[in-house]
Amino acid sequence: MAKSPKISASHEPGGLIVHISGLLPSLSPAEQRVARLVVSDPADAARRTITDLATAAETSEATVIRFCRSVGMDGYPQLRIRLAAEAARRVEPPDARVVGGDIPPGADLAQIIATIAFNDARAVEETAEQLDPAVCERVVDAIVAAGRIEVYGAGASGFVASDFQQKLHRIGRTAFYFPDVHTALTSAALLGKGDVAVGISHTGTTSDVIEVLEQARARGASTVALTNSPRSPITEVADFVLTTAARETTYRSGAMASRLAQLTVVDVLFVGVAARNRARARKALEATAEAVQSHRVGSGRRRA
Amino acid sequence: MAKSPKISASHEPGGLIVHISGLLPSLSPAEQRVARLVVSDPADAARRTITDLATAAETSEATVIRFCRSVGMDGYPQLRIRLAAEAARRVEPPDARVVGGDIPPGADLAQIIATIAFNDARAVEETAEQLDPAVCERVVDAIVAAGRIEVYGAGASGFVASDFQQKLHRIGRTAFYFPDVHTALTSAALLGKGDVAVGISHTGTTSDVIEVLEQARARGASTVALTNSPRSPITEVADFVLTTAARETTYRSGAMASRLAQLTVVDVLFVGVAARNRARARKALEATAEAVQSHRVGSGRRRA
DNA sequence: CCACGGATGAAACTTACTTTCACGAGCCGC
DNA sequence: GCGGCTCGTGAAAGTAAGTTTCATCCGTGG
Repeated sequence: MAKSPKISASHEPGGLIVHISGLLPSLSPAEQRVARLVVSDPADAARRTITDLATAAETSEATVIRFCRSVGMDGYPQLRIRLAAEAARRVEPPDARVVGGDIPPGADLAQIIATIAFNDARAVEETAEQLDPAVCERVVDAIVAAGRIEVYGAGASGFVASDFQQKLHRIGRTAFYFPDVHTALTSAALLGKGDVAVGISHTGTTSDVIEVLEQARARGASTVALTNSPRSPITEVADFVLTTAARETTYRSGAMASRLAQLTVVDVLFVGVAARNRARARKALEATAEAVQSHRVGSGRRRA
Repeated sequence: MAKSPKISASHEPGGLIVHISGLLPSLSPAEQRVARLVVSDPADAARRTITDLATAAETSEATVIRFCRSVGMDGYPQLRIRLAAEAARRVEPPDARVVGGDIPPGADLAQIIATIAFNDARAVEETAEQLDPAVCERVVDAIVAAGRIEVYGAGASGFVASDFQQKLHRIGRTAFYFPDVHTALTSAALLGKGDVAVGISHTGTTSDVIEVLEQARARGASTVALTNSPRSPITEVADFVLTTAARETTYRSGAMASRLAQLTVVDVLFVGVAARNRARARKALEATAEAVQSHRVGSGRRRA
C-alpha cells in the first residue's frame, strides 16, 4: 500500500473504535452509515456477517469492504476480529450515558452536567490513547530546535492556538499567534528552515489555516497539524500530524469536547518541551508568575 | 439450519480457553492437535483462516469444523471471534498509570501523555461532581434574562472568558469580553440591573477581574464567579459562585487542568442556556456555521 | 452543456466455510 | 477368518461469505 510520506500516526494503538470515529468525517455517506453502526456497537458488528452488516447499514457489501479498507483493515474478516477484541477489552459499563449524543430536549441541569462531563472526559482520554508518542517526540524536537514558532487557528481553534502560543512564550520559546489571516500569511512568508508552524483545525478543512500552513511549508518551515480528522486536507500540508479523538456532534453543540482534546495535546507538547530543559523552563515560569504577582490580592490563600 | 440434536456443551463460564483445555482429552487425536494449537496461541489462531489452521494442525478443514462443534461453537467464524475476544481480554494492559502525580524528571513522552490525560480527565469529572445544578440553574436564568452579558478573565482564564463570550454570542446572546482592564472597567460601569457579569479566575485572586466584577455589582448587575478556590476574594463580590475542582499538577502556573475544568463549566452553562430555547439557539448556530462555510475546503473529506 | 471524477450497488468472481461421502482401521460375533 | 459394524478421517462437492469489477448515477467545474 502506498505509504504516506509524512509522519503521522497511522497506528491506532489506543483503539480501533476511536480511530474509526476520528476517520468518520472523512468517509463517504454510505461508509459513514457503516461506521456509525460499528462504533455504536462493536460487539454486535463483530457477530454479523458482511451481508448482514451491509443490509443493516442500508448499503451493499462492496461499501462495507471499502469501509474496511478506509479504516486500514485488509478486509472484513480482519475488521471483525479486531472489533471483537476491542469490544472484549473495553468492559464498557452498560451506562445509560449518552456517548457523543445530543442532550435530550427535556434534560435538566444535572443531566446536562453529567453528559457534558462524560463526553469531555472521554475525549481527553481517548485522545491520549491514540496519540503517537513518537510523533509528539519529533514535534517537540522541532519546537525545541526552532528559531521561531507560529501557531495558527480560527474560531474555536483560535483560542487553543492562542493558548499554545502563550504557553510556549512563557517558557522562553519565541512563539507567535495571529488572529488575522493576512498578518499570519505575511508572517508565515518570513519563516524559514528550522522554524515551526503549527496549524490547528478541528475539521481539518479550515482554508485559512491550511493556506497559511502551506505558505510556511513552502518557505521551508516544519509544519504540524492538529486535527480531529486524520485524512483531512490540512494533513496534506503538514510534516507531522497529531490527531484528537473527540466525537463531536456536529455544529449543534459548538466546539466543546474538541477544544478540550486539543488543549490536552497542547499540554503534552508544552510539558514535553519544558521537560527538555527543566531548569530554564522553571526559571522562566517563575519569572512570569512573579510578574503578575502584583495583580493578585492576598497570597492566593484565602480567608472568608 | 438443523440444530444439533445432541446435548451441546453448557455455557462455558470461566473462559473459552479453559473450557477447551478441559475437554481436550475427550477429543479425537486430530481434534486434539487443533485444540493444542488454539490453546497455545488463541490470538494467532484467530488470525488464521480455517484452511490455514487445518494445515498447521496437519489435518483437514472438516476436522477443524468438528472441533468447533465439539467445543460448543456453531462454526469456525464464531470460534474465531470468541478467540479474538478471549485473547484480547487476557492481555491486560500493564496499567502503570501515574495517579495524580507529578511528572518525573526522566519521563518519556508516553508517560507525560498518560499523566496529563489522567489529570485532565479527573479535573473534568470531579468538577462535574461537585458542581451545584441549582446554582447553575440560577446562573442560566440570569443569562437567559440578561440584556447584556460581560465576561472577564486574565491570562489563561482570559481564553476561557473569550471562549464563553464567543459561545454565548453564537446563540444570539449579547455578550462581551474585554482583554483590557481599562476597557472592561468602563464597560462594567455601564451595566445595570438585569445584566450579568461573569468573572473567571482560577486562583480567585486576580485583582483586575475582582475589581471589574465589583464595579459591575455596584451598578446592579448580577455577578458570577468561576474559580477553583471557593473562599477566595473573588467570591466576595459574586452573587453566584461556581467552582472547579482541578488539582493542578506541577509545571505550576501552566494552568493546564484548570482550563479544562473551567471550559467544562462554560459548556454546561452554554448548553443550559441553549436548551432554554432550542429552536432559536439551533437556528443561530446553523446561521453562524453557514457563515464560515466558504472558509472550508472540500466537504471535509479527502482520500489519501 | 458536457466532461470528469467520485460514490455506489449489481453481478461476476474468488475464497472460505460446511456438508457429504467413501475409505480404512479397529472391534466384535459368528 | 470373514462379514458387518462403528468411528475417525480427509477428499471432494456444495454453499455461503467475502472481494472485485464494472456500469450507472450524481454533483462539480470547465
